Amino acid sequence: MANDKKVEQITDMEVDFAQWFTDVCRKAQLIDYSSIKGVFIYRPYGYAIWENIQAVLDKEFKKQGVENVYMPLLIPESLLQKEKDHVEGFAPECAWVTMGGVDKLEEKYAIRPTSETLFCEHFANVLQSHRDLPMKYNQWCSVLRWEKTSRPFLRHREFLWQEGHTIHATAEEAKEFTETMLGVYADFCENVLAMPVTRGQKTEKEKFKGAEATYTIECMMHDRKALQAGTSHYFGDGFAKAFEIEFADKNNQKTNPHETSWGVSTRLIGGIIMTHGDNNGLVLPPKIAPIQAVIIPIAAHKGGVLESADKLLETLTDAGIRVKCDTSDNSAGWKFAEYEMKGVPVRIELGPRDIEAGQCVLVSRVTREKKIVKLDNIVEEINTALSEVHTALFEKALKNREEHTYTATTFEEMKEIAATKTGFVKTMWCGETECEMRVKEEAGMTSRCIPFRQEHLSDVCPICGKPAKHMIYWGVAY
RNA sequence: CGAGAUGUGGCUCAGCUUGGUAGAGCGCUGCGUUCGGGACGCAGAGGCCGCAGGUUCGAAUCCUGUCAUCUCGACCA
Repeated sequence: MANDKKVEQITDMEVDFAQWFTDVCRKAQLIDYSSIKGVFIYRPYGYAIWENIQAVLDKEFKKQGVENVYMPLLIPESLLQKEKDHVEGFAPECAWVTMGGVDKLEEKYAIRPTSETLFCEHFANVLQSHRDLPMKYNQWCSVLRWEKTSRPFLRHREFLWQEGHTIHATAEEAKEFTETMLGVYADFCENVLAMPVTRGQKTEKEKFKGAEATYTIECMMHDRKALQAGTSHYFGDGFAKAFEIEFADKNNQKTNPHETSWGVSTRLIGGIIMTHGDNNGLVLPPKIAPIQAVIIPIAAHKGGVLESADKLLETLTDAGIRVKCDTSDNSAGWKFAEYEMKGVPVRIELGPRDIEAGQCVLVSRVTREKKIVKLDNIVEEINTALSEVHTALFEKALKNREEHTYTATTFEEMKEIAATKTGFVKTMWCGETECEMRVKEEAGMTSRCIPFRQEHLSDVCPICGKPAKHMIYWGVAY
């Protein structure tokens, strides 16, 4: 009974995972399509998730001494072109503003695909002395990239994100900060979103255009495909030189600072959906769920039920729990299914029998088991239930990742695994892009990252047989 | 950007082959009865048939183009 499918509108994930994902996005009212391809409408419930993500992350950034700023939407073509690798990476997918009113512009402006160039120009203008360093800036904004294919949350043309940009006096400090921010993302994913991450470095082939090093957190989705959930880049002084960012060091010598940038986007929401969701719909990690608990009054027409529900709503709200009471005249069963589809972590049923007994019924979105609890210590009960949901989600996701991470020591083995299974495949690697290309062509996998936590699997690269430099993760990515 | 599929009330779809007054179920609105896993009755509202051309006396239906969605590739957070 407890495992029966209750929401008929949603395609089973085993039948068609992509369709399941689209169904959840729409039926849970997270997103709607606009009239332009790849440009989506974040509906209130979907946007509320983003607001909660923002609230937590913003606080973490500020703990690291980061200040928020806002940069322009438009980038002059000449500015975008100052750093060679960067423009090669982004120019092909820029949208351009060419008209100002009815007049053609002298120079066209790109709608920002990312704002490194704007930050660099600004840093060059405001930086003078080593005493000004470090500068740690972040902006919450949207960016535009003219993607050829699009999917809700996973690949938008316009998407919401934050981009942090910092400059430091030394390479060491910048490198350290790059890693610090990756750690902030990793901890956020695991402790707030209940998504286990693999931390590591991107290969030369996969790194950000213009960066010296790109660090990443990689997550495994329920369908065992990989999702890059966040990146942190170390730029060295390449951008600083290209944009002539200089400061007077302690010896009054002109010096280029070292730079970082780091970002996460609304793609995280796609990750949440595909990591935790099930055939009844969305399952939201409690810490960012817009509604953490929903009260369903049973037989609301009977005396005292609505009053008791109101009182419970007040108690929980006062305790800082995001709670909603659904007093609509839909049937109780309808409401159960509705809030399960919307991924509300905990449901509270409150009917005449409960009120008489001074209790209510708690139902976890994960186990869907009913538990009778006393109303006296309801706040504690709800907080416990929420924390249990978080733990259960994390454990489930971790188990999925562990059960679908494979080890290979020969290229034949890699190809065999890739042909029969989906998941992470860890192997040794010589470090050559050529071998990466062969894996792509012959096994259909791309490198996900060189994990910080290295293991020694063998001495040689299974692709070319040359001495191995690192252990690396491969997978099929979103 | 290449290959394929699909666009008909809010949703799921029928109607198209063989051109002739736009349909169903769900949802929505009102009233009443219900209420511990998607309740029921009665009454009602709602459709430039994605968009633009063309063929025709007449187009949801045939033709061309275009836009969007989905799937698979290539590209990318």
